[in-house]
Amino acid sequence: MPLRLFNTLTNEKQDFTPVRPGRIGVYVCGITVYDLAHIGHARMLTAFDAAVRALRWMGWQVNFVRNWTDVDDKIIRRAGERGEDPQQFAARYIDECRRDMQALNILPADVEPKATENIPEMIEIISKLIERGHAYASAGDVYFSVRSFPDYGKLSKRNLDDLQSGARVEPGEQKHDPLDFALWKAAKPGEPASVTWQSPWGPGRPGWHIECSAMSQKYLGVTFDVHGGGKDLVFPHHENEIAQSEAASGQELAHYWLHNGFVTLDAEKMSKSMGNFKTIRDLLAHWDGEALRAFLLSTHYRHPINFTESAVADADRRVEYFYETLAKGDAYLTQKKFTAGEPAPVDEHVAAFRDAMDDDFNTADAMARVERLYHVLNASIDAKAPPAEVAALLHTARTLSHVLGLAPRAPLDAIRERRTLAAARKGIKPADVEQLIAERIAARKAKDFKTADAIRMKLTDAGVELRDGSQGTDWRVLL
RNA sequence: GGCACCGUAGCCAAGUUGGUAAGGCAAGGGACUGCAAAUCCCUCAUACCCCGGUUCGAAUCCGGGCGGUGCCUCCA
Repeated sequence: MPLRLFNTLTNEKQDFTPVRPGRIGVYVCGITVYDLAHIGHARMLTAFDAAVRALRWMGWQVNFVRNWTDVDDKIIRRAGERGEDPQQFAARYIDECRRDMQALNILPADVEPKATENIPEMIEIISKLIERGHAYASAGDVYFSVRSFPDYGKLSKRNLDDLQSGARVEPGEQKHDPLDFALWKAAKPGEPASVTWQSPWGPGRPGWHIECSAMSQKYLGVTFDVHGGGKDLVFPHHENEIAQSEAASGQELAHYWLHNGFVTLDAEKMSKSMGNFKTIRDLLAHWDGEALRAFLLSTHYRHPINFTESAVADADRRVEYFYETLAKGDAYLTQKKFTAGEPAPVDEHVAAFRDAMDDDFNTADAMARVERLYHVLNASIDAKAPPAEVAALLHTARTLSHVLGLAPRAPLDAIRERRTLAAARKGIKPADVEQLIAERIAARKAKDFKTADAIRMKLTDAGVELRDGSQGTDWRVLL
């Protein structure tokens, strides 16, 4: 089955045809760094991280660009409120965001350009737009002339007359037409020198949209394959990007436009004005990063996903199940002294997984198929299947999990770390648990099952679950 | 008002270039266990918001409703 992508431009799923055979250029609009990243950012990052991992695994040579927007009105204002330099302020939040990304197992992009490092490229495009009659300078600002670009609205399916009524002119703007948008903003009195650049139109800084046009062209070429971002960027950001880039070059900007849906809370979009947004950092205080990742992948990227405690708890159980099964498989092979090299993956499961990912990166379906593989693996171990067979299933399970960015850790380490963190969150002291387990083992040896069961009950009430096995008694923290 | 998206079992969620409803959680039964847990096996939607239409055949296409969400202003 060929790779198929749902394209916002055409509003349908299409077979993917690359600009250059075997290669895919992907540009994703990254984060404007003026605060800690929230779960909505996490979804965008996770969705495209999974997509890129899948493309590479399928054999495509991917060039993945994800930018940082580090100059913007909000950055300047927030930094000003704290008496901090905007550039340093932005840099700090990039670092914070990278910490969150690590917890979610998001790989770095091949190129992570910053807007502030690509100002000359932006000036070049703006100059070209002025030359071609698509833009005009006005009192130190430069605006894109929307009505000069006949295709305007093709991505967001809007026509200019509908937009006209909603368009606004901010105080101080010098637009010829309310629909026009800023390519370059003149420096205002009191703005720090670190966010002011010289230009043919005087000192100032870029408008929001032009950065992506400049950076995508610089790293991926005039026309590239896939452009992604959150659904809320369709209009006006991506519409404006298309207008600028295509008016300047006369070529199509990107062939496929992919947009991820929102994360909702109580079935409503998170927004700062409603005070119902959750930062990744907040959530990591309560949940394992991998559980959050699994939760975010459990719904197709294009659909809305509703954040609930029970949904994340479900995802956490899946992660636990993956690691438990991998650990069980490893133990089985060790016990059987199986030492052959890396086995071939099991085609049937690989094909099922690939079909799901080929279908517009259907991670929800892909996860279901991986989970089925884990069931088969578990069952084969329980049935004491030949080690070579178990090894092949185990290897396949690992490989496919890794494509989703799940189960990257050594299973026993992960299980221990997850338990330690879960215990800390619940205020459970491992030493106390171990002490009670020792007492219970003594009681069981003495056949004093009444005492043993009382200890089990006590621990259950404290949120600890016991597992008696041939190797002794292990424990887990209940969710 | 304009433009999009969504509505599948108690809950979450695949399936929408038509062909007879994945998976998970929960629930019930069983194996295993001193009892449990974990794991495995089995059961669990004559049915896909409603009403029409096209078709041999529709959750999937078309028309009309109803309900929900988003964008149209900075936003992943």
